[in-house]
Parts: sequence; structure tokens; C-alpha cells
Amino acid sequence: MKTSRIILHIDMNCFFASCEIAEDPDLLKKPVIIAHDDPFQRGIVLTASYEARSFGIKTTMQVREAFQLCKDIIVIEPDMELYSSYSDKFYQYLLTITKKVEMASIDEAYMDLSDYQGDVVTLAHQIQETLLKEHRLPCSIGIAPNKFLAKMASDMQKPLGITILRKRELNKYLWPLPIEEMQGVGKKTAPKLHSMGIKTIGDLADLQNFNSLKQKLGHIYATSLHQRANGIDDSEVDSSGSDTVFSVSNSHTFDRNIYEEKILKDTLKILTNSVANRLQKKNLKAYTIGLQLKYANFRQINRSQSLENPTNDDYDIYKITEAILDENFEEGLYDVDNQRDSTCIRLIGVFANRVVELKEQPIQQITIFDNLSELEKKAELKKILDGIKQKFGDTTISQGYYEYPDNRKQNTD
DNA sequence: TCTGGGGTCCTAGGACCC
DNA sequence: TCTGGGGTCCTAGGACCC
Repeated sequence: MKTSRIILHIDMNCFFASCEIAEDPDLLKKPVIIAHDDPFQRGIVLTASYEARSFGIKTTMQVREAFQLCKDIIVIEPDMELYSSYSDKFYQYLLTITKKVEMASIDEAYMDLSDYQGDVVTLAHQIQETLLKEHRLPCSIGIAPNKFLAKMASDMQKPLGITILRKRELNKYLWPLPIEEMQGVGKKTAPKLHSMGIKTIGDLADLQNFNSLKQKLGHIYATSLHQRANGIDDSEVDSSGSDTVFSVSNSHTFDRNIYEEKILKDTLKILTNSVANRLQKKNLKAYTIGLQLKYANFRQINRSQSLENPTNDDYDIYKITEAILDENFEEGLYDVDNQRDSTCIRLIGVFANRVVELKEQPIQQITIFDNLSELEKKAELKKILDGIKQKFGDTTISQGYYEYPDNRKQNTD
């Protein structure tokens, strides 16, 4: 049997906003939100600084709503390249402490410090201070005997918290939490658990009728949740493939529903170019290329094609996805009188799956927007859309009323 | 209330092969 | 004849996460 481990989970506090503030100290102590283009239409808040949160602004809230809560908020367009570079600095710093580091997402990491000679709590304070002083990145840290508990612990005190969660204290700190706050329980599973009378993590840990849980969730998922509720998680900190990529995608939600083929194809060109460039930059090729469409009635389809030879070529990817678009969209079908029209497109996306790394160095490909950054590309996309809007007139389709359950789970960072 | 964008992992069913 | 069963690959979609 293995001796007990010491796992740290480091979770950046409002990471995107923190990166922007680190870049521009004038933003410090100001209500900053990171949100997408067309903020008054369909944009939502991706991240809010703590000053913005003090007005009640939350992640996934509409930007329009955020403005109602605070008219002075500063809206910044997300810059994923910038956040990736900060994420990499964060990762490189952690590697100076131990090689056993796993990046779980752009803004969080696990460290296995079981072999650390010294006081881990003191080390956690050092890590937090260094990240704040040298990189201007605030974080919360959880310390526990496994990944699941470390993750739950880092969530318990924000911002700038350090929380130790011991197995013998689960009844005090973990079990009273509502089941929704458990990692791995989302908006679909929570109601199922409620229907079985499970309201807290403690209820799940205590569960007598495991068979009915198995029936509702499937054996693998049920076992994993039940064990974790009891503080058991044997999964290892995976330091091998920290930068292994399995898929690359780009999608765009329009600020109105689109029924014009030209707009869809122009947008598709930008998206395919962006996916191709990102693959090329990382020296990757994909065996599967696909198109994602979300119709105005929110029906979503994903169609893909597998290739004999992997590609990262702009033109190849465009041709494949254009063919899929032609099969799944026909111009002129929409019915203005039908508020529930299902032929207009709300979102279009391109994805590349089954991605492999190339051995040889990449050959620079010639593409239409070769010299543009991702932000400039987005501006270019906006120009195309605006141009077409002018040509067609501002014939925005009146928004139909659709009844959908609001079951999005609030993302708390 | 009126719903983003980028990912990962898992499952189920169909096609195909032996 | 007119049909079994296992394995693998592929596609599509669901659930979850930040």
C-alpha cells in the first residue's frame, strides 16, 4: 500500500482579468471584465475582477446586465495568446520547485509534493507570494492527500487563500457542502442526485443504496463520485503530457441569426484560417476535420470527416468544412413569419480532432491573414460582417421567443 | 433571464472484417 | 443457406470543466 501523498492545487484568481491588470497596472483596483465583441448583444462576462464582483457582477452574466450593475466597468476583449503566455510563465515557475506538475487548464495546476523535504505549508505561502510579487498573479492554494480534495480545498478560500484539507476533517469542511459544489457534478447530474435525496456531499458519501446510483449514472461514474465524496481519489499527478493537444477549434456566435450563405462562408474562411494557423504554430496536424453548427432554435450538430493523411492546411480545412456546410445549410429557406425558424444559423465553428505532433519542422504556409494576430483577425471578421450588413441593410431578424431551461451552472473561476 | 468559447472524456451505434 | 459474435474504427452527441 502506498504511503499518503501531499498534493497541491493552485488555482489562479480571476485569471484573465489578472493577466490584463498585470499588463496594464492602471487597471489595478478597477472594475474590469473580460468579454467578447458586441457586448450589448450576446456577449457574456468571461471573468470579472474582484472590484467588478463587488457590484454583483458574475461570470456568465450578460455584459448588458453588468453595465446595469456598474456603469463604469472597463470591458476588455479576451486575448488568449496573452493568457497562454502568462500560463506558461506560471508553469515554468512551478517546474523550478518540482518536475511533478500537471497543468489541469490554462489557470490551474496540480503539484505532487510527497517527496518534498520541508514544510509544505511554508512552501505554499512562498509560491503564492512569488506568483503575486514577481508575476502579479493572485492565486488560491489547496493542500490535501489527493487531487480531488486539493481541488475542493483551493475553492474554499478566495482570493489568495491557502486551505489544508485533511481526511479526518472531511465531516467538518467537505460533507456539509451542497452537492452542486462537488467537482464532477454538473447541471445534469445534480437534479438526479437530488431526486435520490442527496443534497450534500456528505449525503453522497453516506449513500446506502449504491445500486440505484449505479442505475442512474452508470457504473464508472457512480463509483468515481461515491469514492471521491468519501475522500478517495487515487489518480496521479500527470506530469508527462502537460502540453499534449488533442483538438483545436474555433467558433463564432453571431450577434444575430444568419440566413445568408455569404456571411457563413466568409466567417468560415476566418475560422478555418485561425485553426490552421494555430495547428501550424504548434507543429500539429489533424486526422479529423469537422464543422459545428448551432441553429437559431439551438439545435446543434457536429459533422466531421476523417482523413487518410493528417492536415493543417488552410485550404484543405476550408474545403472540407464548406462541403459539410453545403449539406447542412440552404439559403432562402427561412420563414420570417415563423419565430421558431430552424434554418438560420446562430453559431458556426471549425474543429480539428485526433491531432498529432509532427517530427519535422513546420513549413511556413501562405494564408490570407498570415501576418495578422488573433485580435486583428477578429477585427477583420467584424469588418466583413459589418460590410455585409450594410449591403443587405440592417435586416435583423426579430428575435423569436424560445423557451429553454436555464440550466447553465455558474462558473466561479 | 435569453443563454460564449475552448477544451476533455465517455458512450452508443453503425460499418466492416474475420 | 441468410445468419453468430467479437474486435476495431468512425461518427455523433452528451456531460463536464474553466
